Amino acid sequence: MNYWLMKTEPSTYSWQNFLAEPEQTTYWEGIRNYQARNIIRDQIKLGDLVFFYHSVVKPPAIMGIAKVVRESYPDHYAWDQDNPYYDPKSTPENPRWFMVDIQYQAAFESPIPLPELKQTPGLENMVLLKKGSRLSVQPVTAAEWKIIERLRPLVS
DNA sequence: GCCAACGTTGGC
DNA sequence: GCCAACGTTGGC
Repeated sequence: MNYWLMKTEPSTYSWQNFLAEPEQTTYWEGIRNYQARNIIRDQIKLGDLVFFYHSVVKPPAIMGIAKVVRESYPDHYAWDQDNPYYDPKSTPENPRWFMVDIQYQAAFESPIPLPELKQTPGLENMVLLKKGSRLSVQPVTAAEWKIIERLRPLVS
């Protein structure tokens, strides 16, 4: 099993939105970056775990944990002219963008803010903390995952 | 609001 | 294939 971190701007789609979904499950549409696309398409597998991260807000923070419940399939929003994620270069015959489905797994008792992650020993090489890193779907090592998970009690 | 870092586009 | 210009991300 592998571990990931996915960023979202809560003004667009928040942890609270996620919890309110039917069966607390959502598709992760709108990835329009090739590096992130390759991870979504090729690497994320059923049962993998994901940190759900709020970006742009103050402070940015990891909110909780989700589980991958469906592996990659074409992001059909790319085919919808009226959708902000529309991309004419993606077609049903030759899809360019992909998404996965994730389901709520557990919440941290309180969000883990970015400054705390920066101060936590063992996370120095985390992709999230690398200068200039803006990958919105990124790998987390098993060691990093374990360290972060121990920072807070989980509630489910 | 600023701006550094990064990604993409398009002319050549 | 190069690279300047432009657009976006995202922390501060």
